[in-house]
Amino acid sequence: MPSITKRVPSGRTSKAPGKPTDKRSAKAKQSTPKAATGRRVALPNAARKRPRQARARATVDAILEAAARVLVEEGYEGANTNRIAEVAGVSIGSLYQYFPNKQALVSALVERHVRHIMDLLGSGLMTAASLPLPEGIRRLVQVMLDVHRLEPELHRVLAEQLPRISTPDHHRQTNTTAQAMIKGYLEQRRAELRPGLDLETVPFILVHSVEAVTHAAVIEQPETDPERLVDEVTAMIVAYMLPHPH
Amino acid sequence: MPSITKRVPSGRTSKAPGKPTDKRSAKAKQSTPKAATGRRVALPNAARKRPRQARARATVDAILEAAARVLVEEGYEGANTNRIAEVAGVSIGSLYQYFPNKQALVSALVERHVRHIMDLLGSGLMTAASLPLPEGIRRLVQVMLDVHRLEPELHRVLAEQLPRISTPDHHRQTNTTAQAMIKGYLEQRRAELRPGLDLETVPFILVHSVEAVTHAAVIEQPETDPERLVDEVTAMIVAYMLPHPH
DNA sequence: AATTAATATGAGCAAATACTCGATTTACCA
DNA sequence: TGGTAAATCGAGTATTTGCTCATATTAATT
Repeated sequence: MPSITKRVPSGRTSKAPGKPTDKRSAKAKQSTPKAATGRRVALPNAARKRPRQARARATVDAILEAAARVLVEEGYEGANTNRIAEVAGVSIGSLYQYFPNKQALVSALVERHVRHIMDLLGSGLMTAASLPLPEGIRRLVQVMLDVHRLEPELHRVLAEQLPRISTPDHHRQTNTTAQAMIKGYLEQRRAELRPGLDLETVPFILVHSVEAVTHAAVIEQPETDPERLVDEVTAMIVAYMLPHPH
Repeated sequence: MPSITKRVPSGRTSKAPGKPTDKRSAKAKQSTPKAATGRRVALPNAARKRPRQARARATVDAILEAAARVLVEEGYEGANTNRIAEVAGVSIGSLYQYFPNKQALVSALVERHVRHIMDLLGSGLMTAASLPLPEGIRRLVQVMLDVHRLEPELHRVLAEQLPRISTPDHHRQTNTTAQAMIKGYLEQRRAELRPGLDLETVPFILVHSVEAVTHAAVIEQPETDPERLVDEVTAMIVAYMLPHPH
């Protein structure tokens, strides 16, 4: 059978105008058992076609925007592509013009979100670099809290689905990058740290601890006093990393 | 008996504990447009019928066992009731004899798992109670790690889905219970703690930090040295909570 | 043995949903 | 102005999947 399922010639969106590689005999409803339509999956991620005109770019934006809204309002399972297209005010066909499948759409959303977070974290580290260590750490904790408070609902849904969507590799790498950034920061301040602190393990602990606490604070207990929480978490980290005044 | 079913508009489950309000004349394939079958949802959780004979109990066990396996192997979305029944070696009809719907099945699994965790945590606290504080804390961290290493894959899948399955209330309550246990433990040891420590915020931070770190350690970095991790996390908590030797 | 209750079966249905494709509209440019 | 490429449209389709129900089988009870 002509496996049209994963065409998208190597993702290359070259114009190749009159080159419809797939001929696909008209209809042939029964002949191709699992070919024609239904549930399948093309290349994940890679956009099928890149928008070249302004209005196309607007369409893509509208789709992403709508996807975020629907995802937040209906959850991942309740979010179907037809609905997303409807909310975006475009036809389902347009959606599939730019995203080869549902996963790719969500992936794009995740990438955008992660990029945003990493940017914040990066600039937070810049600020922290010029501060005394305790203040610097406080700044970083604050940044993490801000990250979560930015779009808490979207963050929650994406965070839940992230392990499933992105490849484990990609997920791990994002995490590793964050840890590497923290590690770099700590190495610069090594002189101020408690001697013997394990700079391999510490970033791992910090990233996950702070992420979890801020996440939970935003999701579960929005009424918690943010200042107090930041103070406490900072205190914990400082007590752990700085030399004990002994 | 009249089927205790209730159609649900979209994927979202209404928690309304509806009564068997619908009469539903038998069959009438066409007359009841959206009545007969398809996607619907009955009362969540509550088992439809309780097994009275030994073989029925065996069936229920087999179903739960199979559900866990399939959930781990295929993920939540890939796990469908027909497959679970097949793996369990029972018919789909039998499955629905004891679980009114898919959610109820997963809920049962979650409940079992949570009970298991709380038991471990409880007995861990018992042990910790008779130890000096630093050792006690180390013990608790170790217990959390053990919890995750028990059935890491199942834990991951359930943890991902938990916010969606159980009601937010139930989820929060489980968490609150854990925090209350920790709080009780700390209050007993108040004399040994740093004065001025906020016993409202600390359990929140501890539970989420330790949970996240141990979770990540098991899921993302199975090769990490567990001893070292437990040591570090313990050190962090101790440095935070005990009085600084100043 | 006969009757009843509990348990098990599985073919089949209705709804949901990801995705296609031929046709139409809009922008671009020589 | 006309030609062509880009963008849009949306009805239709193949699958999947949660779940029912009439019927069959096994165990408890009389």
